[in-house]
Amino acid sequence: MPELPEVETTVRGIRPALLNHRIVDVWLDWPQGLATPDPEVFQARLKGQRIREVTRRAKYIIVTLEADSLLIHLKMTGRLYVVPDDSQQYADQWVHFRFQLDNGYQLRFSDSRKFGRVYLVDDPAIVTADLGPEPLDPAFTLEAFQRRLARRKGKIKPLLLNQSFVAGIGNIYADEALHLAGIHPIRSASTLSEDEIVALWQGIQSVLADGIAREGASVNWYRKPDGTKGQAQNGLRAYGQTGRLCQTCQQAAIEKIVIGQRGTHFCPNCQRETHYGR
DNA sequence: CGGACAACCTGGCGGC
DNA sequence: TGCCGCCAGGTTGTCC
Repeated sequence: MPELPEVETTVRGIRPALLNHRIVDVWLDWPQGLATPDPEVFQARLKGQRIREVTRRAKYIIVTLEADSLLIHLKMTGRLYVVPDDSQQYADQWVHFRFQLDNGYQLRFSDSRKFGRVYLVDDPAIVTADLGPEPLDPAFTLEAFQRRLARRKGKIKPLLLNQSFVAGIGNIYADEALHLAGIHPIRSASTLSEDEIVALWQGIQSVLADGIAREGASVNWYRKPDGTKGQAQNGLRAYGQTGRLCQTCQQAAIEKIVIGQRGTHFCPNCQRETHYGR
């Protein structure tokens, strides 16, 4: 479930310990998690490189080195920890990568389901080329959102999960954004009114910003780099709230359906299937 | 382009 | 208590 807010929180958490330090050693026991290059090349190229910057693009963590970029995608159950190199804390059996730094700290990548992926490339665009706009970037204007939406005919929920449409939204924040905007997740993108598009554009930015402010949603697996939970799960109004009274209208219980093979939560009163305009 | 579905994995949980 | 089988969801790839 790491989505944009969880990945952003992770970046902020690991950045201070990493910045301007060198990677002096690399250990891994899950070569399949390494998308590119081969482990031997990976280790050889990483050793000695100084970390210039730690940033995020969509759900990718980008560690910019002197000559290369290290990209990490947490997928479903990935966690990054920064701990003293001899720490037994957060040395669980799911740690598959360890990056030893020159300051006595270790960056550990733990991933119980092994869906996560690590890339070492000379240009991060090799990995991020097909991603859509960053929803919290100033360039993500209402006009830009309207323009992208205009060409789409599919259901709005799967569209929000499409990373080439808008980058960084996952199942939790898609449900939250649609709930905030009062839009039924099964609605076709082409039927949204002007007002609904504005509400959705604002809703996306609002739920993501709130998620970051609360340091991510630890619905189950997600943890911050210090091992503690985020708090965004406490502010969710739709995701995981099945059967609970809607906090927005206090008129109906949140329902769960499946759209595009994804569990989808919504309020049948706030989010009407035949709610065109308002 | 869109929709359906399988694949990648394994912990957690409901049901019996 | 123990076992079985399903569910969870980010992303890619395949097929229609």
